[in-house]
Formats: sequence, structure tokens, C-alpha cells
Amino acid sequence: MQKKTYCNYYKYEREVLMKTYNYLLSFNIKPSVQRIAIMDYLMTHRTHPSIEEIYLALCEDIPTLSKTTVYNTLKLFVEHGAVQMLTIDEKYVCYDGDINLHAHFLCKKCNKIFDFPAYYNEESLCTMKNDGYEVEEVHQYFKGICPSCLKDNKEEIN
Amino acid sequence: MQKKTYCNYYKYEREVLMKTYNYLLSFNIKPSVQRIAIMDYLMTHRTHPSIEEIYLALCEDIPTLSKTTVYNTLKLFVEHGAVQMLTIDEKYVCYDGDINLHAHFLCKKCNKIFDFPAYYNEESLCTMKNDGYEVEEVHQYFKGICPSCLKDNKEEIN
DNA sequence: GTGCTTGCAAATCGTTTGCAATAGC
DNA sequence: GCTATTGCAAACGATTTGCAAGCAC
Repeated sequence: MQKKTYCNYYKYEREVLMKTYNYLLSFNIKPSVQRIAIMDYLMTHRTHPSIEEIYLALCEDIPTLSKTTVYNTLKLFVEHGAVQMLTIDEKYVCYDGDINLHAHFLCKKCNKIFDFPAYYNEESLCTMKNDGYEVEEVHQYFKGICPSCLKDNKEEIN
Repeated sequence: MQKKTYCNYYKYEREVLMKTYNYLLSFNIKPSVQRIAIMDYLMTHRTHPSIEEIYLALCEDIPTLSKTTVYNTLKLFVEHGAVQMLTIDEKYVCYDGDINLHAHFLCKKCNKIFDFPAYYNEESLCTMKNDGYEVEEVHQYFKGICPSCLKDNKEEIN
């Protein structure tokens, strides 16, 4: 009989697991089964999930997972710059495994968040730096209605 | 003896009161003592206050003010486009009486929010519109350390 | 064994809700 | 008197905290 360890809960292929394992190490984050699972979820689900979503999705694979661990882990990831925290939705914080600069669009109807390239010029940044502000994060948030919801709206009216 | 009405609680000069009164009307918002007080607070305090701050500040003038009213009123203001809601801070929502497009900088140390001109180009917006997204709000958030906190940091080290 | 990680349960706190009291026409 | 606004108290829900158990070196 297999020894019952956390690792056995984790069913991903070794190769994928190792890739995420090393990714965490590159941010100076000590990997654990939970941390690998959470990071892997963020890498493979570019949906800007909330804590709740991540927790529910991973509960299946890691039955003992606690929400506290998801909170702690994401806090750690953000501190180490491996993940960015999005405050676009006023109700809850979302997380993005893509740390490259890009804009976000929140649909006010379906609450989904969409990625867009961030074409922004450096002027704001220069003004701040000249004024003595140390800028660590740049966020560009757009809010409105996504095409899918606009379509639904029209159908409802007809 | 003066009749005890809400209006008597309100000590602002008539002129200021009327200006805010009319400002609310211009957004199709029916003015009330509470609404005028809250809008006036936002106009005269460009500190991007939270609900709590507004509530505490106005309690003095309007002792019967309830936090629910502050919530309801700000929700109403945002719906009518008289005020913008900032989701820059993950802990709580802040409000800005200045509805013109500008960027915000949040100091991670003192949690103060600073205004900056928003030099942004239209490319992101065009991409979204071409893709069928209906953009209603544009937010530019920067996070880091403000000059005052940077100075404190250096002093602590020395 | 030691130190870090995890996870439960309780606490916290910003926000919302239900509903009765109040204001203002 | 009617309708909208206000305000209290309770509920809600996301997040944090304290602490004990578990894990890995």
C-alpha cells in the first residue's frame, strides 16, 4: 500500500510538476505540493481567479487543502513577485499568474476579466519619478460590458 | 426655540450649500442634507476618502448620520456619475469627487492616494472597442512608496 | 529535533439587507 | 397621506489571526 503523503494526492505529470517546481524556485519560493498546485492552476487558468475559485478547483485534488493556505500562498507569491494581485473588482481580490504588464477589462455584467495589451506611454511614470515617487506596480483597469453580454442584452430586448 | 430638523444640524454657509445642492441636481440627484454634506465633503477633501473616513468626519455635524446612509449615498452618486469609485486599495473602496480622468498613486506604506495626470494613449481603448467591448470606465493605478515615506525610511536606517 | 508549512476554528471588519421610523412635498 | 430617504440592528462574506498538528531536512 502506498504511503499516505500529501504528494500522492497530487496527480499531475512529473514533467509539469517539475516545471512549476523550478518556476517557484526561480522566485526564491520554497515549493510544496500546495504551492505547486496553486501556481500551476494560475499558469494553466488565465481567468484571473479569486481565492474561492482556486480553493474550490484544487479541493478535488488536494482534499485537505484549507482556504487559509490559499490565502497565505498567494500572499507569498505576490510578495515574491511571482503573481500579481488585481483589485479591479471591488468585491474580492483576483490573481494573475501573468506578471507582464498588460491591461485588464472587467465586464460589469458577467464579472469576467479580460486581458488586453497595455499601450501606455511613460509620461505618467516619469512625472511620478521626477516628483520622488517610487513606482513598484502599474495597473490599467477598464470596466464596461463585454461583447458576449452586449449580445445577450440585445437578445433580451428583442 | 429653533425647530429641530436635520437642516439645523448643518452648519455650512448657505452659499456653499446651494452650490453643492445645484451640483447634485445637475446629476439628477435629489438633494438632502446628508447628500449635500457627503458631496461637499468629497469636493473639499481631495483625499480619496473611504466610507469610514466620510462617516467619522460628518458624524460631528450630523449626529444622527448612519453608515448605511453613507453607503447608499455613495452608491447613488456613483450610479449617477457624480463620483468615481476607486478600487486601488484591496482593503476598502475609496471615493473621488473629481470625475475627470486622472491617474492614482497608492503609497503602500502610508496608504495615502495621490493624483497624477493620466497621460495615456488611445490604443488600448481602440483595441477594446474594435473587439466589441463597451468601455465605461478607465482607471490607472500606480502603487509604490511616496516621497514622504521614502524619506522616513532613510531616517530610520540612519 | 527544529523550523517552516499547513489547516482548523474563531475573530475581524467592510459591506449589505430588512425593515421600521422619519422627512418633506 | 404618500413616497422617498434615513438609520438601526442583524446578517453576510471576504479576509485575518491564533494556535496546534504535520511535514521535511
